[in-house]
Amino acid sequence: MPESVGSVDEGSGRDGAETRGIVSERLPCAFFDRPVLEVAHDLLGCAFMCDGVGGRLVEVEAYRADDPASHSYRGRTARNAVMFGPPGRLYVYFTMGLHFCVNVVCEAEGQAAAVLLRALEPTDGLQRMRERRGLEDLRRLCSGPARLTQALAIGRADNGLCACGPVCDADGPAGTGDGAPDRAGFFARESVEGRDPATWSRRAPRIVATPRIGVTAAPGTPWRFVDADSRFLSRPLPRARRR
DNA sequence: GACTTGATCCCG
DNA sequence: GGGATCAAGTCC
Repeated sequence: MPESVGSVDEGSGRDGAETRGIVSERLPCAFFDRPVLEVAHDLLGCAFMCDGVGGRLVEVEAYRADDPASHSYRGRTARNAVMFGPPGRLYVYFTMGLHFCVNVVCEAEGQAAAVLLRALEPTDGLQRMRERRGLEDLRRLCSGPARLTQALAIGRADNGLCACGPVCDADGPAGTGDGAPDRAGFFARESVEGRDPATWSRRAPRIVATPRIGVTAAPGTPWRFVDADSRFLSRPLPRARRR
């Protein structure tokens, strides 16, 4: 048991202070308005939070419009329209008949690039995640793109929402304007006020690039980025890549 | 290897 | 318009 997580506040009672601290740390839209490979790289180690539940990103993949594996490769459709919108919005898609996956749109509007969030190290709202996943095992809570969305309760309604800070009024199609703006997921630097240091890996990630998982169109393109030392990856690194 | 549903493709 | 295909996954 190298990492203690037993003392974590399970998400109740401290939402006020925690939310204020995190909001001030939200990554701005400009963070995502850069080449998608850079953004993917830089997102590792950042927090991704949704309604007080989330953790530290340890695995992401980059997708570009000139990339046969990207949903945007064959042009704009109703499904992928959000990818063609401004950077910093969440692109949520439904796949395999039962799962949702979440991306954040990158680069200038119209470029249709995005970063898929594949795994995070759970740090906040552990009890809610366990209930949603029907699972105790911390390690399998968010270690996979569809596991992550289930744990954070991300679905169709989140598609198109702005994840930028400071809190953005320009919500996407699902934004009603009268809902709770913090319901949308958002990103933050790792130094978040009020975070329990016992559950947060403050070290800088050791980033390794590998081929993306499950893509058939562009096998071999090394646009999956992981924190090589994380125990929370969707798949362990090949032996040769570990050190 | 099965599961399960919706978007997209291809034919007509 | 309609049927076939297959998908950036997860679980047993």
